[in-house]
Amino acid sequence: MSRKALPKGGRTKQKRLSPDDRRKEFVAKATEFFSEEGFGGATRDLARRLGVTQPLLYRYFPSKDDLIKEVYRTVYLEPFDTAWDRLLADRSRPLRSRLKEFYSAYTKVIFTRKWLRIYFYSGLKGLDINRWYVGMVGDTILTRIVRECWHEAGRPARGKPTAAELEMAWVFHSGIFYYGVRKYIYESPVLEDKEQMISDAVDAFLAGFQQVFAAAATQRTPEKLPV
Amino acid sequence: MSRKALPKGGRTKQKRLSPDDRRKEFVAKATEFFSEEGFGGATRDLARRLGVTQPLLYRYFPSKDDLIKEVYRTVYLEPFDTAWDRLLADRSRPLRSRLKEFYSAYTKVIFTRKWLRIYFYSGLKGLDINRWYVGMVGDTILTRIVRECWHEAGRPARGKPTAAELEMAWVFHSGIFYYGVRKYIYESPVLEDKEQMISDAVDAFLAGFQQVFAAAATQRTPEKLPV
DNA sequence: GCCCTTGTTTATCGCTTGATCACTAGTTAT
DNA sequence: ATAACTAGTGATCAAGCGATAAACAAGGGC
Repeated sequence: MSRKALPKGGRTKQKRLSPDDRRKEFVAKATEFFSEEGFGGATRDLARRLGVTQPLLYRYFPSKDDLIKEVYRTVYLEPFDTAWDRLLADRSRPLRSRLKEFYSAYTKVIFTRKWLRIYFYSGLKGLDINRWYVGMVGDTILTRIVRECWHEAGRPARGKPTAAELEMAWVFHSGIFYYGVRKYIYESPVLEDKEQMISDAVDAFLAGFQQVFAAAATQRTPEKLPV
Repeated sequence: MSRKALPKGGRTKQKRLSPDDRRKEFVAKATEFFSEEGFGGATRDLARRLGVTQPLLYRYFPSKDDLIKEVYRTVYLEPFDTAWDRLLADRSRPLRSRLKEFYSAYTKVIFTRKWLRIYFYSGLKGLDINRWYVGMVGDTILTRIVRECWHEAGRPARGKPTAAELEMAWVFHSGIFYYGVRKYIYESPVLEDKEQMISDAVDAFLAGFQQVFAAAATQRTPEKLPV
């Protein structure tokens, strides 16, 4: 695919973008479109939104499904930031502070109507990419968080978190995640101050995690805590 | 292909139900159907699943949308149990125990593939019924939980929970809720023992809530806790 | 100027959809 | 039996869908 060099002159007219950029433009608009209409949205409507005719889409994408696949790619892969794991693992700072900063950044990326809706549409479609995403969150972010909790509690780093520990991190993570769902999908009133929500959730999680796992020390029998 | 009438003798077949029952049967199967296919599912496919022809649906429901509305009704209204609020408010038992029992019962109802999928399909469609449901959870269940937390902490019952308190209950509630989403929508591996997940989540919530609100006593400035 | 390549539209095909109507089969009442 | 009523079907319509092919428009290099 030879990308043609852009014309030298200051072309302010947006006509005739490079094929690659035009394609990207299509995918970007398609993401917006499908996030509103669902993947059942008609290609004709999408084309109208793009200001072109419907058959043109088929010059850039072999089929509607291929277009949708590219939409997934840009939604799921693009925003993912590898710096996040470094942030969470940076033991020169207190874990509480790391967690707050991480969730502040993470939610800045995924708390958009577009992202969340695409996420659920693909989830309901039963796509592998969704399971992949969930697995990835568990294996990287949450595993890291549990590990840092161990370290904070002065316990030696074992291999992998137990299922119960990971589940607790999931409950915490999901609680924050669902704030975005309530706000951007249900458009239901939420605490306006997102940062405070995160701050409170992190504080509660750290206290709760310690209560449930650290306090009960090395071994823990279910229902051991005071009823 | 006309189906020949079966011989009358030994008719165990359930043909000719009462019109009302037949209608209910249709709605029940339609709920299953739409929960899998989404509301874009074709009426012909639904009819095939019912073992009847497609035009027959229109004898029972004026339009597809009307059928869908009835599906909502049975999904959202039927399972709701008013005894839940009494359970949460029963101060003869420790709050910890009440919460665990409530979430055990609540999740027993909504943690099904059918319920959760219909819930999200309607949520993405932007239906009022979904906002109503979210509002109802906040106004009854979560408000009640916060109030009981006050009482448990020995604080006088004020009027309505603050937005921050309610938000914290939401994060807790959503964390549990999302366990079901991960399990039944994403079909991703979760902690097998649901009761332990609930137990841990409740323990963590109670510890966390106290930490964030009770410990900080009457007034609380954001970011006051040790960073 | 010309041609060749690429971007875009017009027209259309084949199929599926929700919905309607005229008709048949099955049950009940007389 | 037979009339009357209702449950259910077959055929079909108009609209909308994804996709294709052929015609048309617009550069860019020579």
